[in-house]
Amino acid sequence: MAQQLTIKQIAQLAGVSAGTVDRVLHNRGKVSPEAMKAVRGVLSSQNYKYNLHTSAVAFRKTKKSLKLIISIPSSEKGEYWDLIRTGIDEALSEYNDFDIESKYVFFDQFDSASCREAFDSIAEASCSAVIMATLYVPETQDLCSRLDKHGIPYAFVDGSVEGISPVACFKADQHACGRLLARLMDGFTPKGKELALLLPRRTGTQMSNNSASRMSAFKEYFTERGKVRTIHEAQFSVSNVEEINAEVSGFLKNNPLVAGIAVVISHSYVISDALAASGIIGIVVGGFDVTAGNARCLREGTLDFLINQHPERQGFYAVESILHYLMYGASDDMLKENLPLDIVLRENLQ
Amino acid sequence: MAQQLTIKQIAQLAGVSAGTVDRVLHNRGKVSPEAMKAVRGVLSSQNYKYNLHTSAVAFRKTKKSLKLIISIPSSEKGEYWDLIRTGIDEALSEYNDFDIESKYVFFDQFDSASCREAFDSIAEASCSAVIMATLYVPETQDLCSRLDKHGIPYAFVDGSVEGISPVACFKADQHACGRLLARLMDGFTPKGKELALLLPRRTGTQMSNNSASRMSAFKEYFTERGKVRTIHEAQFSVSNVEEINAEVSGFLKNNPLVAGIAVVISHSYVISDALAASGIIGIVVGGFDVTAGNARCLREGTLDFLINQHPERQGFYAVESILHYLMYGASDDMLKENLPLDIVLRENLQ
DNA sequence: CTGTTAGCGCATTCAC
DNA sequence: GTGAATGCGCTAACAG
Repeated sequence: MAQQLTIKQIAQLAGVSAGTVDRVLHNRGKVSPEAMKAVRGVLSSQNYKYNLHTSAVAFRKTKKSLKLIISIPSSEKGEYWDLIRTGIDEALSEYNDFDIESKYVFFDQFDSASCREAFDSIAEASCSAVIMATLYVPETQDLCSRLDKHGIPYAFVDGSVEGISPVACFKADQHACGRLLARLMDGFTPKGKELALLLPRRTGTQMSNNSASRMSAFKEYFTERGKVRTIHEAQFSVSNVEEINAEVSGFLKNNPLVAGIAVVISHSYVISDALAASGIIGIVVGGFDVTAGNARCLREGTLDFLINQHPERQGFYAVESILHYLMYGASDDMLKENLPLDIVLRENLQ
Repeated sequence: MAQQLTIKQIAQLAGVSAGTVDRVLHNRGKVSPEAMKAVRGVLSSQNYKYNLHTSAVAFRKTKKSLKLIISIPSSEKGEYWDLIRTGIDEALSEYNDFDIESKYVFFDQFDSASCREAFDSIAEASCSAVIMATLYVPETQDLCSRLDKHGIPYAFVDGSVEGISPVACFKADQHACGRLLARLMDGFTPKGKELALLLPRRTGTQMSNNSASRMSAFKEYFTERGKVRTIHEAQFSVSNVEEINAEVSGFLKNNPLVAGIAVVISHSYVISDALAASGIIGIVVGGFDVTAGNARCLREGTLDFLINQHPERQGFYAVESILHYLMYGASDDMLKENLPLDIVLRENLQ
């Protein structure tokens, strides 16, 4: 372990003062070409790594409190967006020595008008940075361009939008999600049986980007293998229990060869509960994310597997990256990342 | 986000000086009962959280370089113990602002004498802390009691030993490992087929703790379900390729109903390669950890699934915890932990 | 036993 | 354009 150099030592080696080195490091201007060259030279030859801890301490002196606005869908406790929120709050608490003022602006994930309203209010507010969900593409595009005008940086969680470059973006690879779902369904159900691919029925709005990607990847998996499976696509209500029960049991009555149900969103527990309510057993059910409801069904044995997109980490990293950006400017590495996917069964839950 | 209090502010509220607050916080003695009570009172009412960043900065002043000795099995690049090592090195580099001097003492994982020799040399060396593997129980017990005598703290990776309380211990729950292996094998192979449970043939030494736990948990899973599967236990060589190929193909010839092979150590790629060499396909193979060889077989499709024990994290957390202990003394939370298990298929590799 | 003080590495004035 | 000086919150050594 090579001993770390300090700014002061770099300065000495370059024949300048610490202040100048700092100016070079953070390119905050006004450095003569010669000084610049000298410092750069030492820097590259000595692989300097500055000390984040100290830096954070020194920053406190300036007492500039950061204002962070977070706009994501509201959510019941333990549901998907609440997990993202949990991760955000954890990061906020871990970095509480930079005093950060945070404000949530929630919207209804099934209502684009509510999203637009939320985003409009943000565009007017004054803040240091924004973290947002990208469920609605035009709304996101609009907000981002307005933030760009004000020079306010923003980060995405759970998704991205073609053509926009946020400072940070943490999400799961939706194509990989769909293929993994297909692989697990294929492995856990007997050959020759059929599969169902379920998505929620939405009111008014178009299908979410994420669901669409997962579905096409799911089907692609089997197409590549010569369509060895019959896939039934169906929609279901996420809210009305009576309706769900009827839909699910009706569907299985009409399609008796179905041995597995893949749910493309995080509400798979709804299906598990419907099956249990109708006394149907032996159907493999799989879905996404370790929400409270899904974890319960996994434990109860009515749900077979989950694909974890790590919503908490998405939230955590988004905050971390935005902070990093605000303090130290752009850094090339790992500000945009597809998080790894985990498979969760009853046996490795927690 | 409540604004953070500083030690100085706490001191003011308690009517004492910052130095006294520091003494209370780290109970480094010599504080009058009254002062103690006053500070404790303020502390609990104001939920003070001291600033780790600043603390780290201040520590540098003392220039006491920490000496860390790490004793684990040597390992080829990309193998299990090398992954643990990777995690250790990452932590060492992340915490390089505390200047830490580290030294590895490797031993042969298949030779207890080599372990004893390594541990003996450590017991004589002077250092601040030790991180070690617990493969050999008597050797570990011996070393720990000698370290205890010198007051040198130590941490375990990959396992634990009954009756010893290290400062930190990061490992996977071996019982859960075995059950998960069983669950996956059961799910991925057709009902009615048989399974094989393979362990490495060791020379001289007893079976490792971890392997034994996994095997019994594996069998327990099926026993609970009324022995719905026939399980064949078998040993295999890990080094001699000719021998392995003969063993594996011979075994399958004698047991034609076997549809899945579960390997209880991280060398499952050896089995996959043997199957491929013999042109045998259609057998489900599962094992442990994303080593270089296993990852290759997963990609090639000759290995079906892996259970990831997160060796890198084990190493990382061990270093982190030991450092935390050395700087701030014992802390109750999360110094001993069973890491979560992940399931890795070709579709979610990396 | 306790308060005071110096200094960790860095960011940021403020003179020159 | 640049260097010197100040202080962030905290630790540790020292004087009382």
